[in-house]
Amino acid sequence: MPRVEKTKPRRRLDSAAARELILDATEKRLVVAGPSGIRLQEVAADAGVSHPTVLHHFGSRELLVQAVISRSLQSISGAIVEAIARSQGDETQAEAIVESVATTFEKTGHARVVLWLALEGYAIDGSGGGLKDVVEATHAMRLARSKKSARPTRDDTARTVVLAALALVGGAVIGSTLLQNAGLVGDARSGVQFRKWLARLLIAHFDAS
Amino acid sequence: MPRVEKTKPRRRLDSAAARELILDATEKRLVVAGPSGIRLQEVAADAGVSHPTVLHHFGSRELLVQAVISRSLQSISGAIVEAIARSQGDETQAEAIVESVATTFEKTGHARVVLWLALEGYAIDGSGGGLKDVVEATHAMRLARSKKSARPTRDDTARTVVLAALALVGGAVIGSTLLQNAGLVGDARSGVQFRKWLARLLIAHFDAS
DNA sequence: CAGACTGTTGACAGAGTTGTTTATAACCCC
DNA sequence: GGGGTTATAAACAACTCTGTCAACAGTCTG
Repeated sequence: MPRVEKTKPRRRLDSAAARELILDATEKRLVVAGPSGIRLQEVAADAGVSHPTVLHHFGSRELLVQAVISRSLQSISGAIVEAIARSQGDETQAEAIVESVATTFEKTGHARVVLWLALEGYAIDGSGGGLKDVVEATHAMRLARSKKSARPTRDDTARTVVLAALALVGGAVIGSTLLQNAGLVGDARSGVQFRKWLARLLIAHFDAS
Repeated sequence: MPRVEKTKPRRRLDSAAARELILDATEKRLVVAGPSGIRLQEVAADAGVSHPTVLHHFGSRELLVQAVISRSLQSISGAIVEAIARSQGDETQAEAIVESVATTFEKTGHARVVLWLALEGYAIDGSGGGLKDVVEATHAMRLARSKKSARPTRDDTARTVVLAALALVGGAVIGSTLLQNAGLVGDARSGVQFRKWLARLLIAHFDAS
């Protein structure tokens, strides 16, 4: 019986498509395990390639990590800016904005990414104005709505935005734990209620100034 | 020339002392690198022992991690409860409480630990009531101070405590990054100002109900 | 079709990590 | 002091991970 030489079929992608496949798989891993939890073999298996292929396209593990972090941060920036833009000028939609950002965080796991990067010491460059744009938009909205006598400072608005960001980013990671720990239920609905409450608190702060 | 047998001096600690030395070294590593970043050899070197000694006392790497996590969580719980107790009954000391907890987080790195545990999927049992005690104390304080007409719910107090916790825990890790990103300076003083502002916001919320 | 270019992969090397084995040294009790 | 107990560590084993190398296989151009 003559030996049948197995011809192993190989798919061949162009560089850009292969890189994207690999980056997608890497980002999945980044969300659940953080930068230090990224393994070349695991990423490669998930992307359907061998691990030397990953190294061929990205040079080294560290360069791959840098690439996926860079892409994720851009994605985060974009999502937030979009959420703000969708309800531009309507201050009463604070609840909607907060919920929208929270939902995006939930779906993409990007809040986890932000915290993981911070914990592991990676620089977080929002690739653009970052929160500054959010602060500007919020402050303009606020000035338009406030009474003449009141004179909210930009710093006050900035701190409010930072507080909202902390609540949303932190909430995405330890929100349910904290709510449960504080005697509230801690399920998904409880999170929604908390965010509604938060939005009203922020608006009340704006109105009280 | 007769061979001089080197007698290597060995210090010998009792089990409890050795465990504590090792746990201290492990906690240092836990704060900066998270549970998955703990390395037996590194911990052993820092504690001044060999890595089999660590295994002798704790059985396995995972049991060591469990032990240090358990100890850290107890310590966190204790620190917060203590900060609350120190200013019991005086609502106007909200600034002091917030700053005290923030300072403790800064010194011990325990806020980092909490987030890291959450990210890596470890259960966070406050070893006791957790935030529930804080909520109870805060709510009692609040009821005593509020007008009769106002009827703040316990849930509202709980959410306020959760918000403060999110701001403090998150702030310890990404606070300066966010402040800087929002157009504020982002140095240590800016953090203090933010927490003062936060304390006033929380009090204002209580007074407005 | 010939040949260059490049994406792809199996096999291997080297470093690092956890855990085991075995011998030694300190301490305690009789 | 003798003997048992236990803390300690050197040496080793097994495994995992990153990175290299050489060979293979699509794709495109002449």
